[in-house]
Amino acid sequence: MDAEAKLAALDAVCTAIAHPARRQILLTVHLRGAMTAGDIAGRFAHAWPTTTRHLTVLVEAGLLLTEKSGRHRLYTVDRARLELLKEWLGWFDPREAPEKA
Amino acid sequence: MDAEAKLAALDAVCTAIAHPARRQILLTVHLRGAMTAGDIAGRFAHAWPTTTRHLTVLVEAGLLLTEKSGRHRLYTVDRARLELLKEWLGWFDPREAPEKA
DNA sequence: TCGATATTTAGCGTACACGCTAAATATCGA
DNA sequence: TCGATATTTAGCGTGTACGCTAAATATCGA
Repeated sequence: MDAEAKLAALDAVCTAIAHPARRQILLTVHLRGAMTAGDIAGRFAHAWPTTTRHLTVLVEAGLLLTEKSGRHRLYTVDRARLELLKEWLGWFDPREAPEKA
Repeated sequence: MDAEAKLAALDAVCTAIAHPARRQILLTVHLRGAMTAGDIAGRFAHAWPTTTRHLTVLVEAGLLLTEKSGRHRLYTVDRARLELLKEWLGWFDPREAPEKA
């Protein structure tokens, strides 16, 4: 991933976690392992289509991986993508810079 | 800071860093030490008032500290506030949870 | 095949983020 | 005091994020 792609990816990640519902979804899916879209939607106050859209944003940011399994769709968290954010935060650590972010 | 305040603070931080210009401002101010509003505005493509508004968002999120000094206004980064984000990210680390986030 | 289940797509309204320019405010130097 | 400098506030237009309901799509079980 070149620098430009990395920047774009970071931007997508930051946008994705900017919404409280999406942060909650991400954390819930992470803690419970894998969840179907229905499980996720059922746990949140929003209407299903609203949650679907949040899921789409998370997938497009690469934070959620999706796997279709029959009538269900399984979502899992891709922690690697969160590393981009950690790396960015690394720039603010005292006398220490991330490898090549 | 109780849990509710912490959540609100995290939300403000996430919203603040969701915009590329604000991420850039934050990093620039951090790397250069303290900067005046004019220095910051002069370095970015946006019109002054636009940058002023971004600065306001960052200050309200607690990410920037401001100190008025005569005609100038000095901005510095409050790294402590970024810890909120690190703490949240900590929830995604394998078999390890942040102290009490 | 047919109805039920799981999920998305379509489409709409509202609120707000973010860009701008113009005008206002505050402080300093002469 | 007065003009110059530094910064914000006011106000406007546009685009888009996000909530909703209704309808469409896809897959399974009987």
